[in-house]
Amino acid sequence: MPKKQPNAISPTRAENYPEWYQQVVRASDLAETSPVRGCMVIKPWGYALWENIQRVLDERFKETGHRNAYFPLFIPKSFLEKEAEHVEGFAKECAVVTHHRLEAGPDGGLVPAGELDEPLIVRPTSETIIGAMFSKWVESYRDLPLLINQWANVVRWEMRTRMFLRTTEFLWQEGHTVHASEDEAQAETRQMLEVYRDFARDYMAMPVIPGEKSAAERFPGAVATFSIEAMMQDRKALQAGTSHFLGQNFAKASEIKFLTPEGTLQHAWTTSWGVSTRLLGGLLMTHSDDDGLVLPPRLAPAHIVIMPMTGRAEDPEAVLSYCRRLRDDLRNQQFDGRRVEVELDERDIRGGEKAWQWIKKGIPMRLEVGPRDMADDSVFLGRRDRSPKDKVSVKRSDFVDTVAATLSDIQAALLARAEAHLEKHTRPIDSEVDFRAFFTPDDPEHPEIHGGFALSHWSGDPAVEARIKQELGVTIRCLPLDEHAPGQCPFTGDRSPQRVVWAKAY
RNA sequence: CGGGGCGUAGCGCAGUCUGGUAGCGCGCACGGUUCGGGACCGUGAGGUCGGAGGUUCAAAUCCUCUCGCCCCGACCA
Repeated sequence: MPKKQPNAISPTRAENYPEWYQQVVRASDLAETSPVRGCMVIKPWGYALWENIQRVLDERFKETGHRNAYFPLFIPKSFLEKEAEHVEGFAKECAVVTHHRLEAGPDGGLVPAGELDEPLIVRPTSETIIGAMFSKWVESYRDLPLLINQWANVVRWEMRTRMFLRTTEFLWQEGHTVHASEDEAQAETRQMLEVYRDFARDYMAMPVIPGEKSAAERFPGAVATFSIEAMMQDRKALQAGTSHFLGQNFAKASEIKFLTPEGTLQHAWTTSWGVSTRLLGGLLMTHSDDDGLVLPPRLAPAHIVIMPMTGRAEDPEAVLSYCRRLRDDLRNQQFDGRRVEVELDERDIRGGEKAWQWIKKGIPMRLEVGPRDMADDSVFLGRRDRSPKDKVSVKRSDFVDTVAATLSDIQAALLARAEAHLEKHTRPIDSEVDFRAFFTPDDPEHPEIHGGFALSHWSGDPAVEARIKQELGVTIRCLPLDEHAPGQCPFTGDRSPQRVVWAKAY
């Protein structure tokens, strides 16, 4: 390993984006691969990040009237078969439990015994099992709306997996609601999409485009699927959250019926919506740089690390106690409604090595505190949204007084940078020639980062969508909610109701 | 399932073609010198070479079978 690298992560984003991603996951200590195919281990730093996401979203769900519950991991196969499109959509990626016991086999190993009468599916999503329960819980219009959320793990047996972005098992929340009217269910679907949009922007500092999915990208069994789409630094789209209007499809499949005030028996209207640990992958690819992870302060597991510089100090203990008092004073400050979280890193390793570890982990602020600073009653501050070399001396009292403001400033800077990136690489395109050029790299052998979001008209013809996907690997990410101007489809010349977002996607 | 590649120390790899005592870098432990930007020197611990069978005086290396993983494709709300 060279003595000095220009940056902490190799390769850089420009050199090899997918490999850079893997290296950041590793260097930041968020997660690592496990002995189980396609499944990852989320390490404490990554899990703390997920816990912060959970905490904030859970508050939003409760504010909007939802309550948490928990449903079984296993779903009887027959349940999944109830909704035709749903089966079609998920069957190929289901893990199936067929036995309930192991016995010693002829070769000394264990072999499955005790075959189940009916196989159990490990939930890929819970519409059917939750629907079965909801059918018992809903009898009258007085039972509605029913607003439930669960935090859980799900399993989807994907062919190819990528840390956080597509793993066999992942953590998520799934909201499931039942309503007495179509309008109310539609409103719920849109409300939760808004919750996700606001969360992504205000907490993750990740700007997103909310919109409806085309029929080809719709959730199996849904009447309408909405999503928030974010642009990663390689300009590919990441679907960061979905909200589905299920119409009466699942209510009919699960017999969720209620008596109206007029005494008639009606099928209810349902919704479901979710975000997953995929958000961590989105967070990483939105902000991180060639030195590793960059965390927005509102979600960072810790805001500040204090690194005592005791190496050449005449009185190391004095430096340490100065640092401990600083830590305590900082912890008495509030940021974003919670205590400022401080790590005091007293490990006996070299300062440079220590600093780089924290840079790679993405902590928003680093404080180096040694005898010089102590004598001057100041701290030496580095911010993760700036260059590792860009460090300044700040009076201790000023730093403590303004720590919350500084964290807000970092949060805002990250959002501004991400918004600028999204804006820069989103453009209206009105001809097929321009469209193809936009999505074609200069060097096809070693494609450079190119393209982005193309805002083009589309008549609604699924054949066009399929052809473009086939030819360019580009798909319609969503029909943005704020696009209304009609125009002409650049592929067919047909009339188009609105511009849609085209992009290569994760 | 089709095409390609790889399994050797915790991680990353060389050694395999041409059989002959198991190697390197990082990491780890200890000692010393260091320490405000990724330290250096020395010493040391750590390996059934994915597994089974075969050829041979001798197999990480050759042969047969097998297991697993990765990449490309198909697939993917």
